[in-house]
Amino acid sequence: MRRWKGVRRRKRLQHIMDRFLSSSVNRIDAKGRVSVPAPFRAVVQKRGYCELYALRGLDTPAMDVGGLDLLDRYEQRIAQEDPFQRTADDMSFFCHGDGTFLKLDQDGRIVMTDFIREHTGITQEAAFVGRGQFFQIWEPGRLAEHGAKVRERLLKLRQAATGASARPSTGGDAP
Amino acid sequence: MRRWKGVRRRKRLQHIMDRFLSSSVNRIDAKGRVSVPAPFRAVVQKRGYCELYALRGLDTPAMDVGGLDLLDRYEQRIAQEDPFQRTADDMSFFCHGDGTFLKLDQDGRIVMTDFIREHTGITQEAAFVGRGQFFQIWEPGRLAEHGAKVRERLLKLRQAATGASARPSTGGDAP
DNA sequence: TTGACGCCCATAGAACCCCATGTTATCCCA
DNA sequence: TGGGATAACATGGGGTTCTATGGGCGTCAA
Repeated sequence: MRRWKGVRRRKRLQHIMDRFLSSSVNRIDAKGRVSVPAPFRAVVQKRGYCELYALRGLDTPAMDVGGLDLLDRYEQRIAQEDPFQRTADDMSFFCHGDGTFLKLDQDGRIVMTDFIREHTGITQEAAFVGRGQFFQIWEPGRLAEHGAKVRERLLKLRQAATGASARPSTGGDAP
Repeated sequence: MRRWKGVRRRKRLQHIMDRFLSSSVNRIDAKGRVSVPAPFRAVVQKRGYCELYALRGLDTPAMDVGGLDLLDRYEQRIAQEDPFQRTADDMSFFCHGDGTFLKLDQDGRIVMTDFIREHTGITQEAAFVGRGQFFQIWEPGRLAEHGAKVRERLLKLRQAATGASARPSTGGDAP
């Protein structure tokens, strides 16, 4: 891929291009580079991000990636705290110390630095997961693991709700 | 690195270079020198700091490094303490008496003095941690330890806030 | 002297730019 | 409607620049 071609096509698809959706796994090459999925790049471009801000997940071995507004939001949040209390310090330590900028090269790739690998466990492949306003980068195996847990939690939640409202079936098969 | 090359490149990236962000570990050589990470040097240059001021962290085994505005920040912090208590005086002594200037050599390195080593426990490697308006220097092991504690506190904070309403989001899952 | 510190140089590896290729998805026209 | 032309994509690699890091040599002061 070269130099953001395909704008014409994307124009037509804009209505579905303003959120990060779906997921895919890409290979990391010998130089440590990996392509950001084209649909994600389209969102990035549409939102006008020239740089990406990536943050180590607080309780997951994943990177949360978004635009600079993501960082702005954190900083605004910190500004609400008493700057000399520990909480403000903790928050800054987290969003500044555990955050980094990702630069997209001309081919739409980013480099998997040690900073990212250490936290995610990524080695050869990277899974990109759309999360609406942002997206995540996972080590594929850990993503699967995490996905299973999430499903389980949701299932339990639904079962609890179903039982409470005495409704036998919202339908296991029904979408 | 020699003589602040790469200015041309940095020009293009300036818009994202106004904060100290991310973290990395560098080796200390036989002469006690260690490279300040290039992105940090770019910020230093952009902010026009001709000299760096390093203070011992008040409650961490780390050095806080920044421009003179960092000193203002410390003084505000101290001003919050009751001047009749020992604390304020101790703090003042601590940061004024124990602060030091760091000189960047032509290659962008600083010297890890005993002054720094004593407070941080640094021996062979130094971890640089961006904190937005300033950055910190840690002994890598202690940094990891401290990072774990911070994450734990933030996680608790988030869990406390979750369910209440739209959360301020210190969280990994919902920026 | 000796050791701390300034200045300079050298180099391996990382990061970045540009181009190439195989594969798949899409489009257009017969 | 089928099949070839076309576009887009993920991936690979070459070459250049930048960075971290090691070391040499003078100066200045204890």
